[in-house]
Amino acid sequence: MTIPDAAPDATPDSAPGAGSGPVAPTEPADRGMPVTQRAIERIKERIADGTLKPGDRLPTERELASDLGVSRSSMREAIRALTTLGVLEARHGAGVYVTALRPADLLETFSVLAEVSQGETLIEVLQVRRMLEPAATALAAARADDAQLRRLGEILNRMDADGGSAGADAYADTVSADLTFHQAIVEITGNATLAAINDGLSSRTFNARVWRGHREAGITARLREDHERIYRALRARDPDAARAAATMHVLEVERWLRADLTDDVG
Amino acid sequence: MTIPDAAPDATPDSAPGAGSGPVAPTEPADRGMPVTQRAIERIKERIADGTLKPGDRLPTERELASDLGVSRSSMREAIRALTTLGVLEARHGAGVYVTALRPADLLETFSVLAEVSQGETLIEVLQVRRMLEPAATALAAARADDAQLRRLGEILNRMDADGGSAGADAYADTVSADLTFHQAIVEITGNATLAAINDGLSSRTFNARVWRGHREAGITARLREDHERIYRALRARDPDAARAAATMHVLEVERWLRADLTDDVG
DNA sequence: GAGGCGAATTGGTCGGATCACTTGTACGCG
DNA sequence: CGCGTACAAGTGATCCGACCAATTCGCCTC
Repeated sequence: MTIPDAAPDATPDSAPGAGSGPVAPTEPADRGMPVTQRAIERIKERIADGTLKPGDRLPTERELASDLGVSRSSMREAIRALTTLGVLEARHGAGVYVTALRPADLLETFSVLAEVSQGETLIEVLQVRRMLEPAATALAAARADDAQLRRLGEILNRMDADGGSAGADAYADTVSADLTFHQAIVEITGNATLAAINDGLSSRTFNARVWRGHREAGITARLREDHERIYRALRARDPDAARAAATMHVLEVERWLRADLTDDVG
Repeated sequence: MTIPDAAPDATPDSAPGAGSGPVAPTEPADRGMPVTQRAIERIKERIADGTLKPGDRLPTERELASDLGVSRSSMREAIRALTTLGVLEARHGAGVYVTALRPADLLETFSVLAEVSQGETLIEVLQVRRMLEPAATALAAARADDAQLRRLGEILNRMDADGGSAGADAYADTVSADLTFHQAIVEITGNATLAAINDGLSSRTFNARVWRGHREAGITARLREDHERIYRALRARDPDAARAAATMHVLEVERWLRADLTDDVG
């Protein structure tokens, strides 16, 4: 280090064992890999092999940079990347920690799909939901307990209340309540991974775009009908009915979206 | 040397309108948001509202930093984050570009779930696959053309060939071929989003972990049977049979995984 | 006109300095 | 003694300026 100029011939890393510090030697697999990427891989390794466990605190950025033999700038980029992935969490002034590594943590990035996708991809997203939601709803019908059903009923009531008052806010509230309703159902399945994926596929942004321009009378009513049917099937603990009701609901949304896309494009 | 100390009292950003360059004014929504995060949001906005389209080239890092009023370091971290999300792509010496924004680009991050997850989450992942793969396989059965079926047959043959030679490499090859087989099926559905999600849920790492310790005789044979059944259903263009065969296959994998986890933990 | 050489462009890495937030500790007041 | 405040150390966040490395493109040569 110090004054890098002069004598570019004396390659400092010629011998792997000639390290002059706690710098980890470059492994063969790292050949040609950018420095920052290497740092990312190293941290992921430590997590995958159990050296770093959920909730653990990492060494300081300065230490990590020194350990891995990279500059602090590169180390910070690596941390930023892993933070974006939901693997690490940086707390200003406190340190960098490994997240709980729950599916919700790792799949938060999912929502960007709904944020930036357009046209055909939006329909594909709905096709996936058409596969997931019926199965999830059927599973929920078999597992729901009384408290969970009660909560669903309350959400439905709230949606009805909003439907009565016509206004700009009521629209946003309806979107929000619809989201909550479906999320609550998926949560009943007890599968956090499924819940996280479904969240990503049904983000607020996505729904807002699907429903833009579809506020004419009748939509709200039909929506409520769909939800009512799903709710009844869950109360009856009838998986088949629940599956069918969920399928119809997603199909309906897909129909609206297709109409919307046709209007926009052609 | 240098020491830029002096006069830390004169707050330079006292008045919002006193910008001395092309620096975009801080919007109300950015209050309290870290600088880098703000930069990330700005870029995402430009993509969401169409200012930046897939394939477009962004201004240089130095320009962007200047435009958004942040240092190049922070700008680079923002770009790193968006690169990690699969939204941007940096080419050394050439520039930063918006990716095609295809589902495969945006869902590449999905694989970290399979990389770092453990125990219960792995089972949850399989439960999701149990919802997706049957539906996908059924859809594929209805849509497959002759060329696609021929390709599937070739993959199956390759797996059979590997099964004959017992060796360490044959194991890796089988994992690889199994992956290819299922990916090929999902691709037949024509739904790129579905394919990307399934890829993430069935990553090489994941499969390798599921199968670790399950190499006893009979497994390979049973696997081949499963695949054979799925293949026959697809050839017969029988969605119901395809769905059932896929379901049984995933159930079988889930059974192995549960046994594996029980061995490890209890 | 084709091919190669070299400068300009642009992302990648580095090291240092400073700012801002958190945490733990010691001091002082009640 | 107990509690709260103030201070100080630790640590991430931001900024700056420089240099390295890959790419691009224009100019020159043949």
